[in-house]
Amino acid sequence: MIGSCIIAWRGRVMPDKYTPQEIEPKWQARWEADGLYRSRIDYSRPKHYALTMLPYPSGDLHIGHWYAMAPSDARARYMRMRGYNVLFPMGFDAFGLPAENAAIKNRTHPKTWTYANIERMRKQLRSMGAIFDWEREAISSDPEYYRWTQWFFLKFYENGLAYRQRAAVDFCPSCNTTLAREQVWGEDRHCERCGTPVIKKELEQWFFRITNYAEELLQHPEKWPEKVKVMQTNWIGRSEGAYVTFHTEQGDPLLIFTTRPDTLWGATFMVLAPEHPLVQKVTTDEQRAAVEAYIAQAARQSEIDRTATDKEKTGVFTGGYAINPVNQERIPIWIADYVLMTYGSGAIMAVPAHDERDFAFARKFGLPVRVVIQPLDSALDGETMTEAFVGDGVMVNSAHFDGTPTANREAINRVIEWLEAQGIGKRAVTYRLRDWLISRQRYWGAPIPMIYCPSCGIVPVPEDQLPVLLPDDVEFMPTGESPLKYHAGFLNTTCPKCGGKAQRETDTMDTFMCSSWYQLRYLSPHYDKAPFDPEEAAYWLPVDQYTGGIEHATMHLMYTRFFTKAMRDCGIYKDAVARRDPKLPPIDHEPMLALYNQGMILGEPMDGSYIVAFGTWHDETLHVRKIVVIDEETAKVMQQAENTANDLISSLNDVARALGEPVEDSRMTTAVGEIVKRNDNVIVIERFDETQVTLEVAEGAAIVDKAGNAVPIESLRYRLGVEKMSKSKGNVVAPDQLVAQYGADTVRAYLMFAFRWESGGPWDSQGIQGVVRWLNDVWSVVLDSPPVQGEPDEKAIRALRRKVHQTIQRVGEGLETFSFNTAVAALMELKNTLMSLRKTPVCGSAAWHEAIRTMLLLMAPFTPHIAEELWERIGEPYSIHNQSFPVYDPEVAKVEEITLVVSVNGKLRARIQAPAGLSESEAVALALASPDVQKHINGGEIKKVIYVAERGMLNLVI
RNA sequence: GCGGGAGUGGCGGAAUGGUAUACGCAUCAGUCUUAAAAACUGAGGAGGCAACUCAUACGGGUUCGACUCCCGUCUCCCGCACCA
Repeated sequence: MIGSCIIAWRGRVMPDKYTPQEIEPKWQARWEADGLYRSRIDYSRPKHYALTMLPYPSGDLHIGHWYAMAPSDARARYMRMRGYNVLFPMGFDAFGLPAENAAIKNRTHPKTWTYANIERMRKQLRSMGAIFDWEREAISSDPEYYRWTQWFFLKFYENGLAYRQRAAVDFCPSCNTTLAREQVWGEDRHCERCGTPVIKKELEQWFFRITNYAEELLQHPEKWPEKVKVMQTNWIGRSEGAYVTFHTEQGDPLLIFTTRPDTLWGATFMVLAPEHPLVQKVTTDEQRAAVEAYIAQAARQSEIDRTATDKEKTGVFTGGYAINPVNQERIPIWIADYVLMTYGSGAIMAVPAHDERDFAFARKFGLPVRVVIQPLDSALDGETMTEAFVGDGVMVNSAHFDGTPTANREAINRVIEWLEAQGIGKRAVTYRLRDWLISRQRYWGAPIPMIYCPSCGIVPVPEDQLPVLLPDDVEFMPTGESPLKYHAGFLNTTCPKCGGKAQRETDTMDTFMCSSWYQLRYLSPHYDKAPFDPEEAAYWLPVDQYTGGIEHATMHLMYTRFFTKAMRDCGIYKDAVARRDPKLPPIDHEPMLALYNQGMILGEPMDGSYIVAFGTWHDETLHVRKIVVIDEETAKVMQQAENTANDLISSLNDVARALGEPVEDSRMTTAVGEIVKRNDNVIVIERFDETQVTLEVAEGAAIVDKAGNAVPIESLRYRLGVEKMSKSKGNVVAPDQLVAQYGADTVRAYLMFAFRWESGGPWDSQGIQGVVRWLNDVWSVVLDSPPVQGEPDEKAIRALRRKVHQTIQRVGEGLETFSFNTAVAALMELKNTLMSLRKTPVCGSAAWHEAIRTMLLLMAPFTPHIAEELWERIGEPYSIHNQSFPVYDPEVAKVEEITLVVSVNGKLRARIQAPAGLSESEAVALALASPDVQKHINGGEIKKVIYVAERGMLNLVI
């Protein structure tokens, strides 16, 4: 046993070394056995529900998981020590595509794959030493979980929040499924999961009416990051304006939406989306061919890469005309793909003088531009203007509205009132937000609990028949097509209404549905009367602090807010609300009161391999027969040798030339440098002068290391910058390995210390040494600081206590504000102070012991194992994690001696040690006594004195 | 184009309008060692022998005093992108 390995050292007994590999599993087992972190309802204590976004069980715990969870755990632990009853649960978002893709690839069932991964990750998560309450673990692919996911679908259906509709939807050809609008990202409209550009498909799919909540979703909880609020607000895209009814010449009403009703008199043409239902009717025979061609091309274009084309406007005249209801003017109707069928009414009035898009269109097709808003400082002319005028001015050419100012929406409001009075238009608000498409054509998800009956139509599965179980005996097709479609046992059923033969819906639900309510399932993961136990919900909800990545801003974080509001309207919170003190914040408005987004850990930049290549030149490429992998130093030396050799050859050639001898063609046959790029057998190296050389490695070329052993070409590393971690780049950091090497406490602390949590950044494998040293020092300063003989002086004692209390304050503030890095820095400083006092009489005093005790308490949230171990070793009762967080005493923390900082005319001139609490005149007297200050005052008259007593800052103005 | 965020040593990063560069990494020097590593001690923004001067992306401003507040410019990152 290493613990007994105590050696004599300078006549004293030296304690054993810090071995996290031993103490960490020991304490984890003890905490587990004691149920130390079980969280139970306790109305005598305030509750704190801390939550971190649940992981997908992809296989192994990633350093990113640690980065997200360890600091959250530290904060949850801090809240616990502050006296809160803390719930910090963990679970798995276990449905989803990777499991199914793995099934296809490895011929393992998604269920087998998923649950094996969960088993492994659970173990890895436990090694973190977090306060997760595993009794509350929830796994979204368990039937006892997805039964309720399906139940929510039924409730939403009953309440008119779920509907089935045929629509042109986004489809990922690689994932072989439809996607919600939120899950299509970027300019090239790619799939959020796999990056493949999506295509449009006309399909019948299930949607949730998230748009019903557009307005409410704009009201964000206060303690959410501004960034997320802004992203969601943009995503929802509210615009105010009016619907106005135009008519076609044939008399059909033609509804448009505009945010600028004050420009109605400037409409010189109309534009319909190519898919608009009136297009066929207004198109004249002469124009029909052109219109058909354009529609066909637009449809094709939306399937190809729409954004690859520049923003040049395209469109076609239909031949038809519309009547503007405000002035009875007859204006042409065009179609163009810049008008989207999915926004507003799929038709616009075009006011080229005051809208950039309409302006571009009008100029391209020679349509008239009529100014109806004149700016106050200049006069616009529709013929000559070069861009649309969108600023404020006064209305002109607009009948009795002429002269109305547009500022402060006055013109808009007055025109809308008039439109409403005339019955031609109506004030309206539109949103960019679309309903949430939740159908997925894949197997590994919760089946949508719906039945299609030839005689009764769409029939919901009765509640008592839930869950609709996923069949286990399925064949996976290499195409990714859902096997549910071909599984007779699943597919064929009887209609719950008429008892006749019917078929099940074979689509499953978007996995974002599972994660929209998991914070509720954690409360009672095995409760079977409802999705959650109302007793638990009444106490624990809502989540007090949520943490996770920003990438979910417009997906998960919108969906779960929608879910909460929809659940409220379906009455699902009723029982819980009834049990709750109405004076407490509501539990059914917002799921998470506060949110914090941590950043991401990126890959560590790496040098490429240094090599020397031998070969012959063919044009600009060196054809290589042999490569030797060398180190950087050797490479430098070799490059110099190579340069010297080249110089020598060149000099010899000069001599040859001078003598009139024939010059040998000097072909370089070696190249030395760092690999910066590698693509199969083509390698680019960079020499030390930063010139690059392209090498082509011949078939069968020898690649050897310095010792002459053959190495595969794949082992040649290329230079890597700061990039996202990925297996293919070889820059992934494995937390398991780090924990084995350094211990969980060190990994936890390093992740908290090395980055600003909100920013993240590239991994630095060297930096962890700082934390290793810190914990070793702590170990030694706690266990190996024998009392020094002698009376400690009062001043030194006060100084130590002051440092301790300043540290309490800094660590507490750091944890409050997610500034984990500064909190750890403060703890390191306290350690440094203690180390420097080790050989002074302070060591061993009561203040010393108090300092040690306090330091361990402050460390407990960050490094729970070493804190517990040392706590025990200094004879304190188990467990440190049941202690209160130290309270900082401002009186003790107050400085008694200051450095009086004296500036003359704002420039720092002297630092003078002085007692705290100097009066202004004392401070000035002290300053004037200083030769440094005297020199700068130089006999001048002091015009003004600024003295900041609490900072010890004096500024003399002369 | 619109919106949001950020620019501080070689690097990660600290700084309620009041001592810029805490804490740590790396570096350099010294101690120990046959040697190296580890560990320990110390140095360190730049320029200058020094007194000092100049430094928080750049240019202005407010102030006794600005990394911090205001105005303008540049660069980088992120989100949205024909949304009428």
